[in-house]
Amino acid sequence: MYVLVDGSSYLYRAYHAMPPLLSPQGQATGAVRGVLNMVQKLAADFAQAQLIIVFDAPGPTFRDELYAEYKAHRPAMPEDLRSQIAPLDALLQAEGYPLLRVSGVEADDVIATLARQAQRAGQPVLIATGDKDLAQLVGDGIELIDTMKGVRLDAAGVLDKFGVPPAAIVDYLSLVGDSADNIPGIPGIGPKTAAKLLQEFGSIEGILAHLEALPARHAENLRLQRERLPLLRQLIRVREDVPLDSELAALQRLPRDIARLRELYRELAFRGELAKLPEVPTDSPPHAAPGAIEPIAARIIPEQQPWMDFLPGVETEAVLTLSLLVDGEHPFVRLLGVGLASRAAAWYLPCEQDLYAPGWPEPALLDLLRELLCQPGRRLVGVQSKLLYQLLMQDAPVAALPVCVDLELMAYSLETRAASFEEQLEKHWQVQVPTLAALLGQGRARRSVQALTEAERATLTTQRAQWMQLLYPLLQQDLAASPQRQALYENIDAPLNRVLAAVERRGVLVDREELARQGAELRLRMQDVRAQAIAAAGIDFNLDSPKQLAEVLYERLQLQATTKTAGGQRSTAEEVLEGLSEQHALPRLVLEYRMLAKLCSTYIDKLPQLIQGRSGRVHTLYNAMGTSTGRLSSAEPNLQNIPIRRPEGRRIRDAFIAAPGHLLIAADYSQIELRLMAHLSADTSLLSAFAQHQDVHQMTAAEIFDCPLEQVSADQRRAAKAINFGLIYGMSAFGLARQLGLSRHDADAYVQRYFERYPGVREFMQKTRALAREQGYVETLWGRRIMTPEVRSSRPALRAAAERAAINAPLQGSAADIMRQAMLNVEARLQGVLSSGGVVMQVHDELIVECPAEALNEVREHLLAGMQSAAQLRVPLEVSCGQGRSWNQAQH
DNA sequence: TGTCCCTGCAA
DNA sequence: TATTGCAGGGACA
Repeated sequence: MYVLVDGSSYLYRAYHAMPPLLSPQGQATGAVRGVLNMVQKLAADFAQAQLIIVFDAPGPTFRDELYAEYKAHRPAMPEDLRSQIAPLDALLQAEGYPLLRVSGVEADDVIATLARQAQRAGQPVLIATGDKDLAQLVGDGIELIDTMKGVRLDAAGVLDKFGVPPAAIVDYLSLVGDSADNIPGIPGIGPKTAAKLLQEFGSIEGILAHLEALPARHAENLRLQRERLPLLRQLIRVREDVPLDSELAALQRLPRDIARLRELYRELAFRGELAKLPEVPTDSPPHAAPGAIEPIAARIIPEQQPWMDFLPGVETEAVLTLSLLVDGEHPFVRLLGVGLASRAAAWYLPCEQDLYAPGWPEPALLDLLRELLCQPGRRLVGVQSKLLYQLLMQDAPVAALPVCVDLELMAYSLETRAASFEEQLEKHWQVQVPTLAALLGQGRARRSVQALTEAERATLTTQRAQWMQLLYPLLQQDLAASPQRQALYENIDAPLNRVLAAVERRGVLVDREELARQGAELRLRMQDVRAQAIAAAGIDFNLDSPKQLAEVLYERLQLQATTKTAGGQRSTAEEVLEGLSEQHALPRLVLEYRMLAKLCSTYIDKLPQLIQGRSGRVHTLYNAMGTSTGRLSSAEPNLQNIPIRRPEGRRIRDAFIAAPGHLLIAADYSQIELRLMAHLSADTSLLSAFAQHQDVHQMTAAEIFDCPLEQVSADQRRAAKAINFGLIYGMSAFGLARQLGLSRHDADAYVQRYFERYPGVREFMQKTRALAREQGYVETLWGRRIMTPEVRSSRPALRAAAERAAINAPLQGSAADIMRQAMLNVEARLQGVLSSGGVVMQVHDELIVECPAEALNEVREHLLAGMQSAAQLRVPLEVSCGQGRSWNQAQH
């Protein structure tokens, strides 16, 4: 993607918009600062794009030759603006941006030429300008953006703003004229009339052909001026064929010249910018493509203590990067070595350490890492910081550990998109860093980690650590340019990773015998149901195979298929079988069989295998970078999808228990996403429903069905609940109809009725859609950014899906932010209060805490307070909770 | 062995 | 033609 900046238009606007700032030497700097801010914002907002800045060249242009009066009335450039051009040029060049000026034409013409080149190359273009003339280029991948107003214009936006499509903009401006450029249009025809005429007749030619249909004064003026129209068009139409010295592809951003920037920022007295410059001007600035690092030979430190003696000079290094070499499948992970690097040196520390070992047989490594970490001013930088914490902490409290820098987490806080260390190097420098997987090979030739020589281990880990030395400053810069994301990383995401390390390490106690009992019972029942199903089918087949089942249902039994799957197969999904169960006994039996099989294979058989022998507990993995909204995800096992809806499934929660003498407390936010809908939309009715502590679904039903609250029937409440949930997902009336089994017509009526009663909600949804389209992202309450590139797709289905996700993201994501904050609050509050236990599970809007029975009341207070105080909304944030020996009991 | 498809569990 | 996830088994290369 290209971002083409109309530097001249911004220069003028900045000059007028900014206060008249002066440097200590008396140099005016307001316009410089204004343009710089705007350019940096664009560079940050479109980090992936190539940014090119174009200025007007001094001297006359072809327009002056065409029309002597062109810009004739414009006063000469004020001296205190003219004097800012040279420093601005120098600054932008030192920042590395490509700058263009072509004499004889204006910036607009250069931009148009570049835009068409990019378009032919299939690249999207964003033109940053304050002028309206370039609206004529919009369409097919070209859009305008006005950074000062924060507005983005695509073809529909142009039509919306001017009343004519981009193709008619030249005619439109020809009729209207441009007083800024001293181009008089047709007298008596302003924007309104011009748009109306062009809508009706398409073009100036069309209008001229129908002069008799126009009001007399318009027709008269057009007749008098018709000779001038070709000239007007020539002046207004931008040239798209300006000869340029450089190829578009050659206009790349160069590395920042730190030394020169330091000089310039000092001269201009831009102290904030000065402070943000990297401390030491490096020879290979981060944006330069390093191509390959010069590997520093790793010193392999013998496995003996004290290791610190082997790391000369390490105490003066502010940034130490570190790469772990681990072996084994979760949760049986062992640490085999640590690669360390500073800018100038690299070390490898061999070791052998189980993650869940009861003690720490190698105090030397632990002590070393702690010592390295704890030196004041020291930053320990790496990836997989959660694992590092776990190795370091053993059973020490969270607060005893300093926060490490995690390069992958930084990237996630910036974009809410997981970007592995490897992907980031590839993205920034097109380099492929050696990985453990690559070193081991795959398939039959795959070696075990144990088979690697010590030299291989050392090279692998230290090379990675050296690349981290390069990546870190780059991510720091990106975060510094994005203060809200920086705050998110530093205040929420980074410290939370430390908490997650503790929660994972703590694990949760699972009752093996309870699961065994349930398993035996369910398996008997499953055999019985299977036999009945085979009998009903009249043929033996694999009940687990959707393909075979479809054949039996639709061919052998001749039931009528209603739906097909995405892959074109005849569906045997639950919903379909439910429908078929009236025609035949088999579908009902298959449903029951499937329920039992699911419970056995996914939960009852799987959970015991994941109990760690040493702790006797299940240590799930919480991934804080696994979703596009900021939620956590959980794996091995996924503890966030333990059944609850049906009694057979719910019993599995009987197997999640507290240690002897302990209890579980489960606390969940009530309706948090709907509350956020109320907060973000500020809809009066929704706000008041929550303010009155009403049953919000019942209240919605009363509104939609226009009846008193107490007369709402169960069915009406169910329908209202479906609508409320549907709203959170950006649902259509069609989707609602399907969900509730209604006709499309009735569902339409419900939705319409809903929006009549909750107009603020409709407005919120429309605003969110528009915002996603304009910005390319939406934000949560606390500024987490979710990118939504596909809302601009030309494929309607893709676009609609992206719009639904864009509506859902601020709600789901803000709830996730609140939960993250809550976990930090709760962990901090329980620190010191608890002798054992703590948070053991998180299920999106629910926290489960294990605590000694005698501490129950105190812990419950802290848990509720920590959750409730995580955010201040326009509605109360309610938390409900229960407790018991098992998760099932604790669930109220 | 790896990958895709279909299915189904949760908030 | 409802959002976000994880995971099992079958089918096939």
